[in-house]
Amino acid sequence: MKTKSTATSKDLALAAGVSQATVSRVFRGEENVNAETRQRVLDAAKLIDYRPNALARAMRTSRLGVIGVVVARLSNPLYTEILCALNEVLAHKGLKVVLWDTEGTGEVAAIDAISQSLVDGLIFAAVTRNSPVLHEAIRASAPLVLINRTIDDLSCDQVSSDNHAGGRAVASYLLDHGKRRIGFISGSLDVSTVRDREAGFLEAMAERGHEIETSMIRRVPFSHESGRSAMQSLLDLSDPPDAVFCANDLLALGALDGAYERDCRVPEDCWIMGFDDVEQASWSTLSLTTVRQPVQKIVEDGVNLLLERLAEPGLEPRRIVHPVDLMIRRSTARARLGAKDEAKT
Amino acid sequence: MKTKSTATSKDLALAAGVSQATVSRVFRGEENVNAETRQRVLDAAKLIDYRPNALARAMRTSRLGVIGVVVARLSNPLYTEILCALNEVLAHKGLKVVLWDTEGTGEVAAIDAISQSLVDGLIFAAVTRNSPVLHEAIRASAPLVLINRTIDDLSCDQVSSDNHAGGRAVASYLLDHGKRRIGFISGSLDVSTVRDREAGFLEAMAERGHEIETSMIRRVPFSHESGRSAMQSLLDLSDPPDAVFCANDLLALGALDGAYERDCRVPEDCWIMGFDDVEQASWSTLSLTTVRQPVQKIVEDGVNLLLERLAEPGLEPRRIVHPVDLMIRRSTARARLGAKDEAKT
DNA sequence: CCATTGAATGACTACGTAATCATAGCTTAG
DNA sequence: CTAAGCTATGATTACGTAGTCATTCAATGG
Repeated sequence: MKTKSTATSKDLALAAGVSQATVSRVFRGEENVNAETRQRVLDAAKLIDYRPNALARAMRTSRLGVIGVVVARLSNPLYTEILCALNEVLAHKGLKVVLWDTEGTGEVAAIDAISQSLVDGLIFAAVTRNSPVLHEAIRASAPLVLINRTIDDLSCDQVSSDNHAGGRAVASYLLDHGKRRIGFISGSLDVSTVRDREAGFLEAMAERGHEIETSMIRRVPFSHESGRSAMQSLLDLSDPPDAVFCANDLLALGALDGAYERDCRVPEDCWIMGFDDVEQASWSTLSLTTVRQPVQKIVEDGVNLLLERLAEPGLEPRRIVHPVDLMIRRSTARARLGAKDEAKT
Repeated sequence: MKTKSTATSKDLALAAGVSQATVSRVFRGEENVNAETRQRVLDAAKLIDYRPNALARAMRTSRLGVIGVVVARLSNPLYTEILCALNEVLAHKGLKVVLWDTEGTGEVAAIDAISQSLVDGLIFAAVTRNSPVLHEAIRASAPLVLINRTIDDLSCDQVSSDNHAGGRAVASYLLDHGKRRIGFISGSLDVSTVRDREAGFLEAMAERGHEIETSMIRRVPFSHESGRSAMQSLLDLSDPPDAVFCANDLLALGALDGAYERDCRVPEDCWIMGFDDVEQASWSTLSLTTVRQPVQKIVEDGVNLLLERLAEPGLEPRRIVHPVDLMIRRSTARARLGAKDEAKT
C-alpha cells in the first residue's frame, strides 16, 4: 500500500493539512508553531513514515552534521584509541564521523571533501610536516583542528600533549636509575610528536652530560615489526644498551618482542620504555613503562574547539597542551624485584 | 581577489563560455563533449578553483559515495582490523566511510542515515540477534551486507567465517593432545560468532564423549578484563583446567594476563586458545594459539557484494562462508618444549 | 542538391528542504 | 472603537547539480 519512494515534506504537508513551510518549522524545532498543529504534523509524519532528507537539508544549510577524522594507520593502537574516543564524543553530539587514513590519499581526500562541503569540519590526528593539508587548509579556510600531532607554523586550533616534557621525564628517569648505555628507537622527524619527544629527551640527557652516540639511535617507520628488528639490532651491538627508549608504544611493544626473541630479559638485562600508554602497555603480560597521554581530554578539547569554531568562525586560533604522566611498570622494574612481584601492583 | 564563496557550475559555465549543462557533462565524464570544449572547461575550472558540490550532486543522484560501517567497540582488535581493511578497500574505490559503534545508538543511527539517504549502503560487522537493524533494514529495504556476525533468518547478503568448523577444530586439537579438563570462556549467545563457535566446540567434544561441566564455563562480556578475571576464576577452582578455550582473542589475551598474575605458566600449567588471530596473537611475547579468520577476504567479499547490490538491487541475497585455519603458537606448545625454543619458529 | 542522421550544445526543470516575505486573525493600548 | 503589534501560517524562492528535451550545425546518402 505504501509508496516505495520516501515521503517528502510536501507529502507530509498534504497529509497533515498544513503547508510545507510549517512542516519544515516543526522539524527544525522552531518555537512559534501552535502546539496542536505541531502534534498533528508529528502524528501524520509517523503515519506516512516521513523523515527529513538530510541531503536536501544540508544543501540549504551547508551543514551535514558530519565531521571528518584523519588518523594514521590504525595498526598503531594510539589511533584506535583516539578514533574510538572521537567517535563516542561526536556521536554523543549527534554528529557523524567520516574516516580517513593518512596512508594512501587520506589527507587529500579529506580536503576534497571539505571543498565539496561534504563535511562540516575536520579533525586531524596525524598530520605530517609538509603535508598537502597545510596549503589546502589555508586556501579553503576550512574549519579544522589538529590533535596529537601539530604543525608549528600553521595558524589553526591545535591540541597536543607536552611531548617535550615527556621526553625529558624519560631521560631523567633513566639517568636517575643509573642507566648509562641508553638506546633510542625513534621515528620520522616529519612527525611533530617524534620531534618534540626526541628534542626533550636529548636535551635532558645533554644537560646531564650524556650524549647519545649515533650508533645507539635507530630511526624506523612506525610498526611493531620495526620496533622488533630495531631492538634486535641494538642488542646485536658488541656493547648493547642497558635501557632503550622508544618514541611510541607501538615501537616499544615491538621492542619487547625483539628482546624476548634474543633471550634478553626485560627488565633484568635491559629496560624498555615507550610513549603514549596505549591499552596494551598495561596488560600484565607486557607491562610496559611509558608516558601517558590524556587521550580522552585531548579528544574532548579538540571536538570542543572545532564546535566553537563552527559556531564562530572568526575566533583566534588556540593551542592547548596537556601535561603527561610517567607510568612505571615492569619493563623498568628495579633490578632487585622479580617480575612476579611487580605484576601484582 | 578571489571571491570567498565557492564557485558553482553556473560560474564556471560563464567563465568558460559554455552552458551549465555542458559543465555538468564534463564533470560527469560524459562522452559526447567536444575535446576542445572539455579542455576549455577544465582549464577554466582550475582557474576559478571550481569543484562540484557533492551535496547538490547527491540530491540529484541520491548517491553520496558514502558507505556506512557499523562495528563493535574498537577495543576488540578484530574490529580495528576489519575497519582498517574496509577503509582501505572502500577508499580505493573512491568511497567514503562513515563509522558507527554498536555500543551507544550506532545501529539505529546507521539505519536513520540510510532513510535520510546519507549513505548509499551499509556494512554491518557486528550485528546482534534481535537488534533493531533487522526490522528497520527490511522496512527501509536498505542495501546492506552483514560481515563477520550474521543473522540466520534475515534475508540479505552475508559473509562470515566457518565459526562452527573452527570450534570443532579447537575441540579436536585439545583432545588430540591429551587435554581432558577443559575450560571455556565464552560470550553472549546473542552474538552469532559465539553461538557458532560454541556449538561446534561442544558438539565435537560431545562426539568424543567429553561433556564440559557447567562449572568450567564462563559467560562474560567482551573485554580484556573479562577474560582476565574469568581465567582467574577458573584457576581458583579446586580442580583447575589444563586448557582453556576463549571465544575470541580479546578474551584469550586477557586470559593470558589472568594466568600470569596467578603464577600459572602458559603452556606448562595450562594451555590457552583464542579465536580470530588478531595481530597481537602473533607477537612473540604473547604467542597465542588461535583460529585464523581471513579478515581481508571477508572484507573484500563484503564490499563486492554491496557494490553489486547497489548496481543491481534486485539480486537474490547471497551468503559466503570462508574456511578458517588453526594457528599453533606457544600458548599450546607441547609440554616437552621450552618456551624459548618455540619462540624461534 | 535536398532530406536524413548524428554529434554537440543550450534552455529548462526537478530534487527536498530552509528561509524570506506576505497575510490573516487575534490581542492590546489609547 | 481603531490602529498598532504579535502570533501562526502560507506562498514563494533559492540552494547547485543532473537529466530531459530542443536546437544547431555539419556530415552523409541517394
